[in-house]
Order: sequence, then structure tokens, then C-alpha cells
Amino acid sequence: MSYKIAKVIVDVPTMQTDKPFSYRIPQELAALIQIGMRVHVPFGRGNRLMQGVIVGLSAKDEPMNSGKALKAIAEVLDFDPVLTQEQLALADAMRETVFAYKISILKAMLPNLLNSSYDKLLRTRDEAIAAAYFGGQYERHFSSLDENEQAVMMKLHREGKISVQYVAQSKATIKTEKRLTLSNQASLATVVISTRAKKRLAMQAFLQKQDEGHTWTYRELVHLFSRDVVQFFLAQGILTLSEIEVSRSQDYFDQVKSDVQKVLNAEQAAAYQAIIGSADKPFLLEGVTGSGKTEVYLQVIAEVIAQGKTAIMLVPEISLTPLMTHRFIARFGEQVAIMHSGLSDGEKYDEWRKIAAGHAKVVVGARSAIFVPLQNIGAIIIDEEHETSYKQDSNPRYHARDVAIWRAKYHRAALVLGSATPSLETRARAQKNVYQLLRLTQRANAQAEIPEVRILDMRKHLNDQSATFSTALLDKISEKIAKQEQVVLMLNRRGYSSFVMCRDCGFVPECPNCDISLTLHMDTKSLNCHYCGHSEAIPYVCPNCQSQRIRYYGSGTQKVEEELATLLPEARVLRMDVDTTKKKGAHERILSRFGQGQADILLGTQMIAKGLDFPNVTLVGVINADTALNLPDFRSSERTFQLLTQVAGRAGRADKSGEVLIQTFNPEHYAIKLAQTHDYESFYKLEMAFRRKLNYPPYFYTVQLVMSHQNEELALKKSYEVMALLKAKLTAQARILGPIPKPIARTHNRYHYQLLIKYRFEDQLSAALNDVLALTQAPENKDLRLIIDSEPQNFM
DNA sequence: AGCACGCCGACT
DNA sequence: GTCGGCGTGCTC
Repeated sequence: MSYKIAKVIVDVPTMQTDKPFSYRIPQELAALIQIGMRVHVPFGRGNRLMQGVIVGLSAKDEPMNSGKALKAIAEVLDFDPVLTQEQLALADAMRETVFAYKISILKAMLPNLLNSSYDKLLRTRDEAIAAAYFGGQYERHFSSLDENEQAVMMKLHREGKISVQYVAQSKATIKTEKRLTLSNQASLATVVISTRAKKRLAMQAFLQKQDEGHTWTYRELVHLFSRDVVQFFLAQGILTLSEIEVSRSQDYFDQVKSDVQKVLNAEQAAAYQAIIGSADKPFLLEGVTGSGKTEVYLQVIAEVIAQGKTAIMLVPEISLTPLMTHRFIARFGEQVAIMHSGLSDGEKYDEWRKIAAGHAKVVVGARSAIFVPLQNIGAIIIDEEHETSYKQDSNPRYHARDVAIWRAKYHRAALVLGSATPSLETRARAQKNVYQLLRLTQRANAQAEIPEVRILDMRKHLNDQSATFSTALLDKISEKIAKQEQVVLMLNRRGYSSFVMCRDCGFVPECPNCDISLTLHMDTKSLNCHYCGHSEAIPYVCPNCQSQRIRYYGSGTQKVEEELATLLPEARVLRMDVDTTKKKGAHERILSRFGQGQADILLGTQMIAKGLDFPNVTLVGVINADTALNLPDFRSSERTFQLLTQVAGRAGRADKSGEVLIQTFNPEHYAIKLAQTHDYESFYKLEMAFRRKLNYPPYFYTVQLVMSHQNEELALKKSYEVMALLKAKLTAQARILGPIPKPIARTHNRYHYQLLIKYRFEDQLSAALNDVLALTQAPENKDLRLIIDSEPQNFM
């Protein structure tokens, strides 16, 4: 059977184009085309070429465009489908729950490089134009012209003097590596080298010991000797240069020693048996810090691979350090593919190709790795299941956990959600037996005791010299340093960022478009708005009081670092935050320096709470436990509890016992008190009671709607309209909160109002939300923007 | 998104 | 009279 019509979703993310369009399949392409391939199709009146994805094929040949002849597919971009049938089915399912356009969902499943960028290729036959604008050529890419020239081109096009062809540039490239081969060892001895050229002589001696045909990477030899010396032997014809295709991620397999399975304790073994035994329902693996969850994951994956299946392992982005990935590589070698945001687009593409080709059996990655095109999945594991980074906070607003549930069902794979402090939603499902609860209550390393946690009431420990440090914490730090032990200090970053402040009048520069202070960017020496990108110079004189004492406080951590330097001048401090870890590999460098004892104190934000394990750390200090508690978010207690519990687990993991000091202004708060005793189950019960009383998740589902408009009154007025529409459509049991202004009420010069729907059973919800969408599509609401976020994780 | 169609103001 | 401003609506 040959297909004549293809259903194509085009890359135009709007409500009106969010449906398949029918295209005729030309005879010559009929044999090539398959569902899941990318194509270029002429779209719109101008027939500009758009990228699209084939989601269906049909053998019917009657035109389906209300009488008009169908346009034909212009080009097929792939030799093999880039989206599997499973992924297309998943996209259909996501469409129902995630309010996003189909094309946005499909694009989220593909590596960026496959979303080609568009350019226009200009052609002319007019020699004068060719000489004037195209440098004597008859073709020129539109994007290579400057703005003025582009305007001229548009005019010439209107006059018919040049033709325009749309070209989609595939950004996908394949990386090569330079290699050097010892190809003429015989003449090595006869090469004339001055006795003063020590490096050349050294390399000559080195090469004489090697066999003919031995190959090194160019980098390797240059590193060993120097570029000039290598070039010398290359010029002498002793070495020859070649280039081979490499995967950009190859290098991380070097240096990793392979590793064998550890013996599981009774609890771990029971969990392992349960997980490999059945895939009827998802598992919640609730295990205290250090209980060896990772070893359970590793052995589950090993079993899955032994059965000829594959596995996905999700970890939060900030945990995805080499330290972590090495454990997987050490166990599974080159069967592992790593996907994280630190990779360049090219590297991600290489990993994706490796997975699509079936060369990877295990994928370790952050949120988006849940979409990888693995076949025959046997297990999906989500570590630190409670992390909010599993929910994407831009379109499509999916939760990796929900996608995982869908995929696990599709493949009949085991799904494991692991955490020391599960999200209430997940823990509640385990309560109701929707998930099977597995517990690990003992530390895998039996000698490592749970550290003692002390709470410091900052109201009683006020320190004359510092608002940040209580004397108790400072004394403890000095004590540890004197004993040559190490200290980790954590600053709860929420509520802090780098900013400029006048020390005389307290003036803080704010964004003219958004209600937020400008953040400092030392790399560009400017003040930038985190939301709208507004940028201005750093002031040297306070615009408010003309004082010259206007200084910057880097990130909160930078400010604390300065304070530490005056309070404890003898301490060597390493700072780890977004500023110091921006560069690739910086994260690891800081940690390895700390691990080698090059500093006494590691000062950082949330990121230090994750999985690090230094035997010499005997004190963990939390500088401000409560800044997150007062945020307008019903999950703030949960977040605080999770963070404190996690960071407390960082102390005393080996033979030395650890201490944890938590500074707070809310010492009586249950989230802090229960974190002190590592009592997740009590916290769960207490927090559930609050959620029940206030009708929040997990008792109720939530949907957040954010309306924004340049005009504040209109934003509010439209919000009320939306609310009225929802009220009319939904049952009386649904609660609608708001509209209230967002905590940052204005960004991009737009005012944001939010509504929160809390509901239990609303079969009309989807219809109601679609009505809201339709309302915002009306011409008079052109300037109104709407975001629909199902189960929002952040209310800021 | 981007492009054509269409309906109003400042020019030869 | 016409050129061109950008508001509106549609794209197989």
C-alpha cells in the first residue's frame, strides 16, 4: 500500500494551527516517508517552508482541504523517524493534561539541534545587484546581511529582482578529533635537533620508545610536550595527522574505574526483590539519607539490563555531577548515556543519536531525559522524587513524574520514586496503596551515626558584630577549624540575590519595567533584570543620596563570605553558588578542592545539600533556615523540611560524628523541629492535616491561571471575567482563589494576576479551561496573555 | 509566526 | 489620484 496523504503538525505554536494539516505525498517521496519523520512543508499564502512532524498517513487521495488541492511535502528531513510511535502517543496523552500546543510537546522530545533554524537564501540574476550586495556571487543568505541591507533586499524582492528560497539549516554536526600517528619511526634518529632544544630531544626520546603506528590524540601529545614541538615532528614527517569522528561525550568513560556490586543489607534486598518482582504499580522507596538507595537503583538497573531491557534514571539537575554519573559509568560502562543541561547542543545530539540507535541501555539525566527514545524500557527510576525541578516551569509545563508513570505503564516497566523526604502527593498515594511503599530506615554504613541537630534561636543569639552569624555558630566553626576538621555552611538562597545597595541610605536600584531589584552581573559589569533583560550600568554614586558608598553585595553567599573574612580571618573559605559554578566543570573543581582539604569552610546555597559526602566534614551550619518559610506558597513548610533534612544528612557520614546547627527565627515551627529529629513520618502526618484543613494538595488538585496585561486595570478586569467564566462552568465544589497579584506583580512592564482553582472531581474542567483559552483568543483580548499551569510547583 | 488583504492619511 | 501605514485573519 502506498500512502498519498500525510498529516503534519507544523512548527507554528498558536491555537489556530494546533492541529494536523494534510499534505500530498509526492510520488518520489512515497517510499521514504514514515510517521515520526520531520518534513519541510509550504505553509501559508507565502508558501514559506516550515518544519513539521508527520503524525499520520492516509491512503485516501481525495483532497481534504475543502475542495482545494492539497499542497505537497517539499522535503523529508530524516532517513529514519526521529519520534517513535510511543512518543507520538505520549504527546497525545500529554495534550489532555498539559495545556500546551502539540508542536511544543513534540519539540520537547527532540534534541534542540533537530529543531532547525530558518534562513532565507536570496538569489538574483542581476549582475549589478550581485556585485553590490552579494560580493559578486549570485546567492547570499539573508541572515548574513545587516539590517539596512535586509531592508534593501525586501524592497528588491518586491520589485521582483531577487528570488527568495526558504532554507532550514540543520544545526546538527558531527564532531571530529585530531589524531597523531607515529608513521616514520625509522627516520627519527636522523632528525637534526640542536642540543639546546631540550623539549624536542625529550620528545624524540619518547617517540623512540614507541612502536611504529602508535596513535595519540593531538591534545594528549600537545599536553605532554608542547604545540610547537609536536608541530616540529609533524613537519618532519615523523608523525601524521588524521581526523576521526567522535562522540562528544566519549571522554567521560576514561578514568572511571569499573566498580562491582555491593552487598545489600536486609532492607535493601527486600526493596530490590519487590521492585524486580512486579511492575503492577509504582514503588515509593522512602529511605533516610545514607540508606543506600543508589545501590538499590544500580542493582535494579543491572537486573533489567540482564533481561535485555533498558532503564531511565532521573536525578535533579544540580545532582547531576560527575561524582554522581561516575557511579553509573563505573557500573555499566559505555552502555550509559548522560543527558544534562551542561552539555552543549552538539553533545546532547550525540547522546540522543546513541540512544536512538539503541547503543545505550541506561540513560541518566535530568527532567527532559524522561522523553528519550529508549526501546523496551524495564525500569524508570526517579531519585529525589520530591524535587520541584522535575516540573518544567515553561511550556510545555509537564511533570517528569507524570510522564514517567505513563511510560512505565506503556512498557510495563518498574517505576521507582525514591526520596528521603517524599513529596506529600507521592507519600499520600503510597498511603492509599496506589504506590507500593518500600522503606529503608538504616544507614548502609552502620557506623555512621545520625548527626546531632541543634536549633539556634536567633532571637536569643543576637550577635553584636553580625546579623548573619550567632556567636554559638561562630564558636563552633572556630572549634572545628582548630581541630582541622571541615565545615559546610548553607545559605537558603530564596529571598537573596546579588544586588547593589547604598550603605548610607539603603537605596537599591530597581528595574523600570518590573517590580524587582536589579541583579548584578560582574562578567558584563552591568545591572540586569532577571525577568525582562533590562540592563544598565553599575552606579558609582547613589542616585538617591549622592553617596559614594554604594556597593554591591554579590549573591547572598558573597556577602556572607565577606562577613566570614572579617569575623574569622584565619578560615579558608570556598564559595559555591550560581556565580562561582557558571563555568563548565567549576562545580567539580570546587568540590575536589574542598575534598582535598584546601579549605576549611564550604559556603554555598541549596546545591551543597545534594549528595556530597566528605568524611572530614563534622559541622553543617544552616545560616537562615526560615527565609523560605514566609513565602506565599502552601508548600513552603514542605520545602523547608526537605531542605533541612537533606542538609543535616551531610554531616558525619564516616567515622567522625557530625553536628548540625540550624539558625532560625522560628524555632518552634514544626518543619524545623521535625527536621531536627529527622522525623519525616510525623511531618507527613502534621502537614497532611494542614493540607486537609485548607483544601490543598494532595487532598485537592490545583490549576493556576496567570493573566497578564500592560494595563493593570485591564489585567484585573480580565481576571474577573475569567473567574466568572470558570465559576459558571465548574461545580460548586471547586474553589477558586483570587484574582490576586503575583508576588512580583509587574514584569516586562506587564501586570500579572493569578487565579488558583482547587478541585477534586471536575469533569468539565478541561472544557472550562478551553473556554478560557478561547476567550483569550478573542480579538479584543489580543494583549492579554494567559498561562495555564496544572499542579503548579512555584507560586513566585 | 509571517504574509496578504484591506481600509485610512500624506504625498506627486 | 496613489503610495504605504499597520490592524485583522488565515494558513492543508
